[in-house]
Amino acid sequence: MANSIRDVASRAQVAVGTVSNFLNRPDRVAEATRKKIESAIAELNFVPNASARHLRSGSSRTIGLLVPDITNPFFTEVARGAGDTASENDYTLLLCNSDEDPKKEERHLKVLIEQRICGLLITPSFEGLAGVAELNRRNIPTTFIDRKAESLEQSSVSMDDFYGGKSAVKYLASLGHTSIAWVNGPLSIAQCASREDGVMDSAKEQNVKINKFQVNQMRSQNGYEVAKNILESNSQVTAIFCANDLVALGVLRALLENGKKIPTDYALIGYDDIGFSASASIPLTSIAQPAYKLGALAAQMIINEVENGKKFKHEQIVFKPELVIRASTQALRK
Amino acid sequence: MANSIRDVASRAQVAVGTVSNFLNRPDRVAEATRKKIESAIAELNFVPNASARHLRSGSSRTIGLLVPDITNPFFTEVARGAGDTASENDYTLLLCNSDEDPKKEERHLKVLIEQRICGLLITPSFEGLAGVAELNRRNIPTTFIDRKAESLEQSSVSMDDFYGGKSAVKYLASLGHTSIAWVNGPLSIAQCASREDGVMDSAKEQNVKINKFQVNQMRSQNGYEVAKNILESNSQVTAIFCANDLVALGVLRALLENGKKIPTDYALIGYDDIGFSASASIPLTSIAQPAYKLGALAAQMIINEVENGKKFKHEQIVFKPELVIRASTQALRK
DNA sequence: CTGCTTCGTTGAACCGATTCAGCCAACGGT
DNA sequence: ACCGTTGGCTGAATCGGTTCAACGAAGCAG
Repeated sequence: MANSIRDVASRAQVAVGTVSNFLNRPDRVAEATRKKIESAIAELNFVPNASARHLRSGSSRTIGLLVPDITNPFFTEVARGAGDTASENDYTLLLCNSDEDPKKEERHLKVLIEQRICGLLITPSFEGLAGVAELNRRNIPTTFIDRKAESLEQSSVSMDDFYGGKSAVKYLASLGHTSIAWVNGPLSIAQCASREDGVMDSAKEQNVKINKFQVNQMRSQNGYEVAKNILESNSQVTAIFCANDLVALGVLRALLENGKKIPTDYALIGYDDIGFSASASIPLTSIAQPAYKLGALAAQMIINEVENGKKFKHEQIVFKPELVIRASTQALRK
Repeated sequence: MANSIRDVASRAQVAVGTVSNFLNRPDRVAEATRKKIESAIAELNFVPNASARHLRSGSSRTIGLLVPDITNPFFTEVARGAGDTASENDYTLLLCNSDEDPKKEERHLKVLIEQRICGLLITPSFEGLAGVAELNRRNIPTTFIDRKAESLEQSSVSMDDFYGGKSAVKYLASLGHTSIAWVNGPLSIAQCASREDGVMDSAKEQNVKINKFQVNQMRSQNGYEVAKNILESNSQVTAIFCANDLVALGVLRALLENGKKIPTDYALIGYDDIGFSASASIPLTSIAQPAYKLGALAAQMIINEVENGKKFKHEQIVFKPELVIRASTQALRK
């Protein structure tokens, strides 16, 4: 049942080395031999054993992808992009979800080391993971996704969060809004901190007032809860900008329940432009991040690094997010 | 850098077999020896090589999970459940997404065979996949998720779709609705067909009229488009039941845009109870499926099968879905 | 005809674990 | 004192590929 390369060799009347050549460098083997081996493989239903291959060759052709929350559509898109690119290049993607739990994250990293992955893609949710340091020590290339690498020795594919925060506020200001509620996640998350910097920077430039609110987790339920605070704050707020779409959707629901009209009573902007935002009851204006592209490019970069070794130049690629205007925002009517 | 069991053995002054025993059957090795090996491992930063282990032992401790659409929250929950259970039992989950594309599906199956997975979890989206037959020929245990196995030789963890369809209609009837729009996906999908059977069965029982509508794909956009047909059909319809939540959310958006009130003008029910349904602008009544549990149980079953071999009894487990009532439905006011 | 490449092929050594027959105390029963 | 058992340890063989030095045959230049 489980046929080996030796079975193929004896059936095709050639040496094992020739079968191996057929598998890996078909151009090296003569036409006639090729045919014999092909039919032997077909008759025996032979499929090479990846473990054996990896063991001897040293390189595993397996890329690890470690994300903090697989239920977030942003990351499933990243995973799709990385997976497709890996497949196209005959790599295997090992997708791990840490559920934002440092323990799970470390455990997954250990497994990935055991699997001898040739490269890692990661959106680190915590500073200084022991596992990541371990990867470095073992010279396993690591690329950050959605988080800029501090070191030039490391690649990353990330978004310009400062720009994203800035452009949302700028856009709202252009609509005439002068008092904006800014609902952010924990500042310990690098992305949140940068977006806030962008928000404040633009606010100063545009002479707009910012009311800060915060959620502990960036989930819909948290947005729903914080909306009450916004309503009760009794301020002049006419626009709300949320640090991600899930939170914005929660806010949206709370506002509608309280009889508010969107976008007339409040303009609302989210961040990420996940699929559900376009088909929300009030389609959401959002700061779009090309998640699929992020994943695909990161995978491509790590593959290049794996295949070109030392020659490879590390890059820190930063995309600019894009404002997508939908029904949840409109010009302020006085 | 890449240390082997032999390095550990020589550093700890023991034989390689002893180190192997330490790793796999710690009880077989004496206290003193254990300590020597432990410190040698720590000093060398040794992590065993999974490929070598799998090659020799024959069993890979890797489970494949092949889903048709990773962007569907239902499947991410399944994946989370399966992944957690796999981790807890020291198995590795290899998650593959076929994007409902038979070619990708076959390609992934080939990779999974190369990896010599010890078991496969799959939600087959097509009949008679060559790859699945291949798995059988190789005696790799396969468990269906969300799809009942026809053969008693195979395990499955699925949902009672007939019951789900039936209970939605029954519930609507109990609210006083007598004319219901039923928006289904392609009948070639087994789940859709069963739900429709349940719907029709209950309709007969409750003496309710069903207007059938259909979408080609079960995505939000398709629901949005079909809603127009419902509105134009000019029927007595007072309730709408959709074959999944994504479609229902699309319908919801279209109705609201047309000035309809939910649940007063129309009662609306979805299927799956994905997270977004609870925080939709009108929280959606839905037929809940325990996706996480499905994945977790399926993983547990395949692990049992892998570990107990022939002794293992195949089971076809069928869960009953559960009606979750939210704001999108209410009793009909005449 | 000789010497030199090139092309295609060969098969033994090797990757890093597990497995298992076999060995050596130490211990206990008679 | 002798034998059987048990617990702990040893190390060579093995899994299924890849790698590579070596080799024979064919082609070709001088």
